[in-house]
Amino acid sequence: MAAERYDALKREKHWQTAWEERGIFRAFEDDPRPKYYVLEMFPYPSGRIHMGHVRNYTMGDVIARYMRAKGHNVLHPMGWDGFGLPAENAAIERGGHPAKSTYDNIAVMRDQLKGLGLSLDWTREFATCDLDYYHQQQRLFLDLLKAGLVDRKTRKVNWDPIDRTVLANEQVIDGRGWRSGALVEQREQPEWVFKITDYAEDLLQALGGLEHWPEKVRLMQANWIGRSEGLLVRFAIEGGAVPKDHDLIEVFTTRPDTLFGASFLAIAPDHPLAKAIAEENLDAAAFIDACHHHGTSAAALETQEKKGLDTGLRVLHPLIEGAELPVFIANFVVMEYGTGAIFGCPAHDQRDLEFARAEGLPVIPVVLPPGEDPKCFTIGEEAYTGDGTMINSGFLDGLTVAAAKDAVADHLAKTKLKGRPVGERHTQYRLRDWGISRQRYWGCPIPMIHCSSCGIVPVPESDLPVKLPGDVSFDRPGHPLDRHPTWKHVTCPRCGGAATRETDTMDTFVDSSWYFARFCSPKSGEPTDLKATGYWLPVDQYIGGVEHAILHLLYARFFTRAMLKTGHVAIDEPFRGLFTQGMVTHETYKDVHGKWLLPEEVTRKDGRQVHAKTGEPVTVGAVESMSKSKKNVVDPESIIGAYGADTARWFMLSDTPPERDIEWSAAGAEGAHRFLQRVWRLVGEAAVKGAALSAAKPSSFGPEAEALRRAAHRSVAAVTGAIEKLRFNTAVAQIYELANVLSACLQNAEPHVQSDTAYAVREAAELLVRIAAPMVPHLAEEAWARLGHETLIAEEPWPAPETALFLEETVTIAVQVNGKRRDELTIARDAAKEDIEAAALKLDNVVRAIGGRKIKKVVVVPQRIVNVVA
RNA sequence: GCGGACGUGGUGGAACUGGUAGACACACAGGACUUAAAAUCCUGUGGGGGAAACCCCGUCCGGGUUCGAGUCCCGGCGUCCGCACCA
Repeated sequence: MAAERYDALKREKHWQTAWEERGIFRAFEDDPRPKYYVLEMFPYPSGRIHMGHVRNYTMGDVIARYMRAKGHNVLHPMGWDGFGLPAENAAIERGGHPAKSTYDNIAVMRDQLKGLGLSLDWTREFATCDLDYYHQQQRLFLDLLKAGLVDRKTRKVNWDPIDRTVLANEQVIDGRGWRSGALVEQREQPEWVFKITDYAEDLLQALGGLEHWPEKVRLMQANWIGRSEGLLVRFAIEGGAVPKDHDLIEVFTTRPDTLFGASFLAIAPDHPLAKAIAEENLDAAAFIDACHHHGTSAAALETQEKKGLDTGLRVLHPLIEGAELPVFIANFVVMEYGTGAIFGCPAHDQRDLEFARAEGLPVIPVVLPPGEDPKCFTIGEEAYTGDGTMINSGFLDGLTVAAAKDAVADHLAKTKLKGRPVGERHTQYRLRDWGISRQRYWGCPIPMIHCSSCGIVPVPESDLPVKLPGDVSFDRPGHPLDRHPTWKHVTCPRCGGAATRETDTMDTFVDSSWYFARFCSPKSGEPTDLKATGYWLPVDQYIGGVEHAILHLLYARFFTRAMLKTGHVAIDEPFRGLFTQGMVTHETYKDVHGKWLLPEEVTRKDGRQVHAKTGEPVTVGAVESMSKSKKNVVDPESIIGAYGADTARWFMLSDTPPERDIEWSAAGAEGAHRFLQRVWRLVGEAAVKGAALSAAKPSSFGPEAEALRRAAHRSVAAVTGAIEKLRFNTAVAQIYELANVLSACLQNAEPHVQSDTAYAVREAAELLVRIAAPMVPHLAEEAWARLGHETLIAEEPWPAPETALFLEETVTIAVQVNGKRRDELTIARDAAKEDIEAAALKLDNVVRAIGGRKIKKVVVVPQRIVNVVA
């Protein structure tokens, strides 16, 4: 049979046009079907799509197409995370304007995505850098401001004195600016923050309700929020030269039970008290300065020795009459957590112990581990952090750790210091407020105005949008908005006097914190349309990289709550279902000179990898995530150009579970393509050998036809279940199996025979095409047409398996002797236990294995197994 | 250090709530078709023994529960991920 090859390149374009002309992926709210919102994390317009996008968007598309076939009204939109640093850096390095490069990139990537045949509603497309989008975002900002969710806080930032700009942490390399190489200074700078900490408890608690999120992500978020319960303790400063306005030190502790073992207090170098001391005390000033100059990288902190400076101040021990504790400034105490001050109990905290040993401070054990003798228990190099019984602790002696915590809290709550309780129960969170200020041009301007007489005032809503000026230059250091000749100069909306605009723009995480809501009504004159969001939200299935497990998802959860509070949505959790897919990896290659090589520069010769041009040997390195620096990248466009989009899609879904990293290989891509060609041939054969489209279903089927039908319907059921669970790799395997069965059947079939087999062949081919359609939609359309249909498969309902076929009359079960499989038995599926047992014991292999021993017991699990214990 | 996940052939991976381990694919080998190649199709493929029937071993290692463990429990080892002087 002259089977022509399927010309993916030509036909894919054709079907994409057909879908577009029919507008079948457009979503409308007035639809009686149940809604389903599938969303993949939208891309940053970097210029070209990469394999990670292909994987992400293919998965989302399978779900979208499947749910559509299942009778849902599906919303599947796409847009662009348009603002951000790379576009601005490109403008600085190569000239041009971020807006131009961004929109150029979007145009290219839109075409590339369209080439993948994704079932997207492109009429809803927008970019976050569109004036309309950031206009609405400025309105949201003002509403959040009114609702008390915006604050101004002083933050330490990385300041590059040469580029005169603030650097992100990842732009600081070894303490120097990534571009200028200048030593980065820590600067305190007022910044705009969103008060995410107001929702710390809610964001933590609500994680429990996110059943369709990966446990891993919920855990990461919980750890990030970092709730811990403890006690706030106020120590009165008594001895030493006490600076003005500092007569007590507040400390947060989770171990109030160890208070009797305290031997010092330590405050952070950035603690206000430390600063006050430094003004008088040169040693303290020098010490603090040294702390600032020590690297803040994780590695530097890791190896840093615990050092402190005795301030000479003394505080009163709140529980021991007359006892005093020295106050140190210590390098291991951070200002960012708790109160920036601790009390040190060396016996039961490793850090405190190391510090105490270095400073020669007493180490008094107060918790006795179970089974230890209080008379000889001492602390060596390791602090004891476990549970036990209180000792050396006055009224706490004999209590458990938990009881002692309560006893101290109760006691100190009643003790007063300057009219306030000495101890207060307190819940501390690691989560900090979300700083959204960026000293950058290419972002959403923060709509505020600084007036010398009125202070900071919001831009009136009627004056919005605050539009980014187009005429800016990037050829000089500094902030383009700040040095623009006219842009920032305005009149104060309150007093009419001269004032200046806020030149900070918003963190791009703000842009991505509500885009999913904007997709519901992308053209609305309001940020959101309550009717539209009420219909579509929450997102039923959100898919993206695990690298966004914490920040993006936490910010979006917060922002949704903020939008609820300000009346812009009616829900608090934006994403009902979340799936985090793995990365795309590839082997790495180096040539004889140790230079990285692109996969396309490497070829196989005599079973070895060699350089395609020179023939020189190539070193094959580790399989790693695709990255430009290691050159182990494959451009999706080259794959689509060579094999078509369906091949790339099929590969991405095959073999590897979607949450794991997938290794791209040329051989695998060829394999995927071969299979699609095979499906095309099978369908061609089935169109000839199978029954006519109009053929009636025979009233009965012979064994061969019955077996094919059973296999086909089993595959339908299995693929349905697999897609529902997002286990695309097993869905693919099921489709392979059905193709194998159909293929074997076609070998024996005669052309144009109107028989039960012919009917089963057509049915199996059609089912094969229909269940493969969400994954390889173009090929499926082509095959559907080849089978004589005039409809679009994209508009066909999902097939329902005939489950009655699964109930075979006989079943085959394994027969074990002493737990080892010895034979198998085919028997009526409803056979009685006794009959199964009798039949099993007659099997030759079973008799031999028993070897004349006495049968102690026979376990019979009908339809599953027989185990003879002898 | 804390928290979590994982460990199955040469490779990616299947195996639902404990019930025939290795589905399906990749790779490899042999064969058919062909003047030849490509493409396609067929066969084989965890290790060992055997002509075969079949037997022994086998899911990181060591124990345990059970008629039966890749799956459950305890103890190790290894790999990966997240967080980290968090008081």
